[in-house]
Amino acid sequence: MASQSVLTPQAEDFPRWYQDVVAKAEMADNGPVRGTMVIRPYGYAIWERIQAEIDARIKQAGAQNAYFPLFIPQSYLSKEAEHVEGFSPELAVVTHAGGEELAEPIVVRPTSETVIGEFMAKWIQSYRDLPLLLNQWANVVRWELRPRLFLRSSEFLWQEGHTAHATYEDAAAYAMKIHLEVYNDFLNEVLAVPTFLGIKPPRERFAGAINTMTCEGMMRDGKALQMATSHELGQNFAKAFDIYYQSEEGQAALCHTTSWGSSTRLVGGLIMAHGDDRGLVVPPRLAPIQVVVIAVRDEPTVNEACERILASLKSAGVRAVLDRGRGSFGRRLTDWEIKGVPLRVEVGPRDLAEGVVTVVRRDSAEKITLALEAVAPQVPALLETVQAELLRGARDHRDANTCDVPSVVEAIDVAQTGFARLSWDLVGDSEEAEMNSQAVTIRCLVRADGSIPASDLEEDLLCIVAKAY
RNA sequence: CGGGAAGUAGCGCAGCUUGGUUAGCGCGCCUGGUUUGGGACCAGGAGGCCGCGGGUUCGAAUCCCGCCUUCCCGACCA
Repeated sequence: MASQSVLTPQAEDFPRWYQDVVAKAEMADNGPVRGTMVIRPYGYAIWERIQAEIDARIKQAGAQNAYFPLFIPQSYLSKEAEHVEGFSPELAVVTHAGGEELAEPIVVRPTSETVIGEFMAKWIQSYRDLPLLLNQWANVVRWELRPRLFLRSSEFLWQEGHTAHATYEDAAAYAMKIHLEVYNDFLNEVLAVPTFLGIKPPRERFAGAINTMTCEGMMRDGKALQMATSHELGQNFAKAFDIYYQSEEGQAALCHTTSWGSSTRLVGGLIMAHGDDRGLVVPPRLAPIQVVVIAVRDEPTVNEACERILASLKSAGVRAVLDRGRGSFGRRLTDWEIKGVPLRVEVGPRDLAEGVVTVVRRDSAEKITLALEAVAPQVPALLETVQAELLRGARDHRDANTCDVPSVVEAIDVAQTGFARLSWDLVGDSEEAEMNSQAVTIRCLVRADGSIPASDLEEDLLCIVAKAY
């Protein structure tokens, strides 16, 4: 009856562990076409929680949701030179439809700057129409050569925001606002993943952008994951799509646009940032199921007690479910652990005889005995404690594996297991090539005080380098 | 897309080297019973175009060729 591990241990083979978690926690399956993903109900429930939290923050920032078509005329992509060059290798193109070859091929959207630009041009007439703040939740297609569930799939789900502003300053400020108040706030407060915020070096910029900001998180194996990005597009798309407005003075002027996105990749980030050898660990504020009430045995008195506890938790605003005592106890515990449910409340005859239950934390395995009446009043605070400790744990892990180094050679060494931070001045083309040959990449540029640079031309910048997903 | 490994029941695998009746095992699943405080046990049962296509052969899971898919390592990306 000794429990043997049901997952490949992280230390033995991290990628294998990841796949085991995705499969055993019933999050996703591979689709029939290479690179496609079937998101199962539990994985989708997590995504819906991510969506809800991000969507609320986007609306708080003033943007409105809309929907643009999946199909984009190929000619649109070509209007912005860097954009088409950046995306053409990964485009899926429809050449036949309605039983005939199409006169103009149709691209399946890899992102929607172009179509949205076209309509922004139509909708924006006056400075009074600015800023125009749009967002859409959609699927996009980028043909991937090496797919991985949630992290890199040929079709994925995301939100893409697109805005148009009268001035460069407004646009830059809004992109920054989204980056801090939507993405970084969500990542820290909900996903419990501390980030490095910075800008991408010129080579890594979004195709067509003048500046790209990123949120880089550290996974438990020390590798980096880009968890969200915001782009200043300058007037590149405004020029390509004629997005003009008439100013107060009656002059025609070009808009400045931004775009920003976060995707189902965040689910992969969640798995790798908090998971352990027992499976997923979901932060309480994110968890679709925060508490599982487990009946040790399937008998009337136990079940009645469970029902009462469940009802009291729900009325306290806790997302809770009931696991009736069918099947072996140990097996059920293991299943809930793999799914990463933050707290479980174990209810059995021995507990009930004493008027108590046993509450167990997923993150620390700590067991707490609570009086029956104390469960609903105390669980919300306990969930917040777990949330805070997950963030603290992730921050400790990140800090312990982030090192300031004086040279590229040492940066490559440090990047085998974590992040290295060094002067950006030390990294020329040949140094970057040397790092890249070891799979180490520049994740972002930051100021010495950790804030986000306005441009890569600022002096005394630092760069954070790491292996990345 | 390049280099490597692998596809046999839902999952994990054996069988292939040296072709030969009905293709096995563990877990899971179904039925019945006993169980239930950390992956329970007994008995019975269901489930396979052996990845796909072609070739060699009297005969192919097994040998040969092509393709597809998955995993690992690179280049590309959210």
